[in-house]
Amino acid sequence: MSTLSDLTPLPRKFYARNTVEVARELLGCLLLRRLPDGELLIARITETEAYDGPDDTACHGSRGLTPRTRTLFGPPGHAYVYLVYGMHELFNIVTDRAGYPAGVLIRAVEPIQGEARMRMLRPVPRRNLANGPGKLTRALAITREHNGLDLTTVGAIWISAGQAVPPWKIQCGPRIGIDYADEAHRLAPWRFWISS
DNA sequence: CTCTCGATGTTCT
DNA sequence: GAACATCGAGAGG
Repeated sequence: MSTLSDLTPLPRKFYARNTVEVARELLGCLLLRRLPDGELLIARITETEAYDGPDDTACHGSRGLTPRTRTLFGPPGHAYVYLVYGMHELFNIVTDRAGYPAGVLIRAVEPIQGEARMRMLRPVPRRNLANGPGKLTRALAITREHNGLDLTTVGAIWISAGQAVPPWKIQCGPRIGIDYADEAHRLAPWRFWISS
């Protein structure tokens, strides 16, 4: 049958473990977005990055609990959305356990359903529609209003399992845009993507 | 294709 | 006041 047959949210248990593991397994999963007018947008996750706790100098949580990072310190399975560079909203999923700041940044998705609407929200050619962390939030109308949202229940945003990705199609490498981090964390291969 | 650079506003020092 | 988990335009190859 259709790959869209099961749109059930992934359970909290899925997120409540090591964030690197979760980042890898989120590849191929579906990101679902129910717009205020009822339209359902569906996108397949194709690139992720793991941020792992207080000792990871690339992780926002490494500088302590602040108003911005409050949700990152909270229980897993919630959305952590924040603004960077004064104009881009970035969508993350909180992982591991409460009190331990860890999460997965969703860096790229590809449209599965509702592409026409996505291209109204972000009018560019398909190949550039959602292939970046600031692009996909625009195409899916995800904003800081969604910060803290529980992703394990059906609502404005949730994640479902999608179709498994063969291990040989999964690549990994250093994370992007974290030159400020210590060398070990700059080089850690915690970025994952599906090879095309 | 590559590289460089400016935009923009929130957060933390 | 500096830095920032980015993007797109413009110049050059």
